[in-house]
Amino acid sequence: MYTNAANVTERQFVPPSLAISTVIFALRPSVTSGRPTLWLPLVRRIRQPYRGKWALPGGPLARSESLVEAAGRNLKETTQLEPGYLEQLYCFGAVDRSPAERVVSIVYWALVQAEAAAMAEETDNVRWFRADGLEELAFDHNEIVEYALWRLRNKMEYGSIAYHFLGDRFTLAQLREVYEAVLDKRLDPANFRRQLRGARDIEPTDEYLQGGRHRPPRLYRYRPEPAAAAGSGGADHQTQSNGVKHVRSDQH
Amino acid sequence: MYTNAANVTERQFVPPSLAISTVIFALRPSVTSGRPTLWLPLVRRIRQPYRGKWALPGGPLARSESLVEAAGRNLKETTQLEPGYLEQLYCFGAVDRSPAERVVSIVYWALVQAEAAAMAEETDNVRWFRADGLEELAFDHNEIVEYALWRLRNKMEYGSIAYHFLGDRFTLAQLREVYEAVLDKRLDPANFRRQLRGARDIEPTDEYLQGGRHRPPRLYRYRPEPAAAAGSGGADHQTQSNGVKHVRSDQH
DNA sequence: ACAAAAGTGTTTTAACTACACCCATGG
DNA sequence: CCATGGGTGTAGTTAAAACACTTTTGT
Repeated sequence: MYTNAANVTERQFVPPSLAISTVIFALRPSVTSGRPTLWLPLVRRIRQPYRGKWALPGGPLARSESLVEAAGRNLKETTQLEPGYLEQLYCFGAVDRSPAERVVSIVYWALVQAEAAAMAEETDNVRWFRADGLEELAFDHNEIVEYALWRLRNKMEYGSIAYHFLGDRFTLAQLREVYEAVLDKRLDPANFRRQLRGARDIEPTDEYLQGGRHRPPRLYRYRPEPAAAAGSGGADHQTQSNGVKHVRSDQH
Repeated sequence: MYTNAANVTERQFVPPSLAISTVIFALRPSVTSGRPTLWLPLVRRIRQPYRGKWALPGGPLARSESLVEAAGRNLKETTQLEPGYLEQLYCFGAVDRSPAERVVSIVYWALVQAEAAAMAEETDNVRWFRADGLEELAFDHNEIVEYALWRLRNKMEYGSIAYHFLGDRFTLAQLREVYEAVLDKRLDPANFRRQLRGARDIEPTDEYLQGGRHRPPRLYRYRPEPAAAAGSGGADHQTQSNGVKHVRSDQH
């Protein structure tokens, strides 16, 4: 297994260090069009390497916490928000992704509600950026964000995650705006409505959103869970999402 | 960030150790029906904890190798095979998944060809098991194998990975048997053929498989790549598969 | 010639798309 | 009453499922 004794010694005394980082997505109105767009918070590095550069929120793994708890802590320390949707993204471990020291990063991605994210005040070292067209970040974090964006769009197309950008009550137009913002394409309102009828994880309420300029739209809510048969496969693995595991309704 | 100094000290001196494990799938004929079924190799633990139990092949991460290289090494040391399809599965880091010491395991999953896997001789400490109905394994490895199975079936339904169970030339019936073995359901040969016509990553050759009992079926091959436009998104992340990245044709 | 698998065609069904149309509300 | 977004109906297209059918080989 080991080819020479020197390497064994080297490995035993200099193990790769482990870090947890989190890509946090929220929808905020675009400064230009006012339509919702994807944003994420970054933190400024205050020490070398990449001092002064923006980076994903992250830190070491506490001995007594699980990986997802560490990611939730990243989320809370950066945005003061409780984890809503939180899932493991990928583990990055290229040898040269950090200068000098070998660092293996386990990266999570999270979705938070727009209003809640708006309350999170920015400091000098924490700022929100539009997810597209990011400047050059520290380490391989540009690559990580790109991959998180791909996963988000991918999951949005057949998953049930769009709700986590919204509150517990929402109109279909709001939900459609979420899809349009993430997938970056317009959707037919009529067909969108029908598709969600079949989705089965959305439920109409008797309430209507008042105060709009036109006919008040009906409010919907995310159905807690259709009480799937216990032991039925198909659930995502270790996805913390308000304690509910999501089951794909259809995967082609 | 840290709540008390004692924890800081504890963490700094006892960091979680890092391990790479690999779930290796191959198709072998069932001893009863003769039809292909899913198998995977396990290694017997020769030290505590879980001494004598079967476990996934794995080991420490060498300082100079990437994560996928370490997984490829697992594969080669266990089966004497070169990595064909090899992809990161998940990172497992529950605090109590290993007694005494905290271990974070980055798990990969691999597919190897049936014939090649058949050549890999079994030793006293390496044996192949049917993937379904495994006995109790060391650590949380039963859970890991279950998750790997779920990912395999999931990916089989819309991905292009079935080929990696076969050689470079194969008949449609062989490919259909792969699908049937993994998904555990029968497929219509006629419709199966048409679906793969649209898949676009399969290519008929001018060769036919001789020596069968009936009409010789045409041989097909996996198309290296339809020369996708550079920079087009949608590829899987860091999937080593004969150097080819796979693009989902459709994800619902 | 016959069995059995290779391969093709056809009908049915379901889902998505596009778009015309009606409804309800604020101004 | 009119502009606007909420919400429904409907025809056209596409893809998959089910299954009858023809073709080609070894025995």
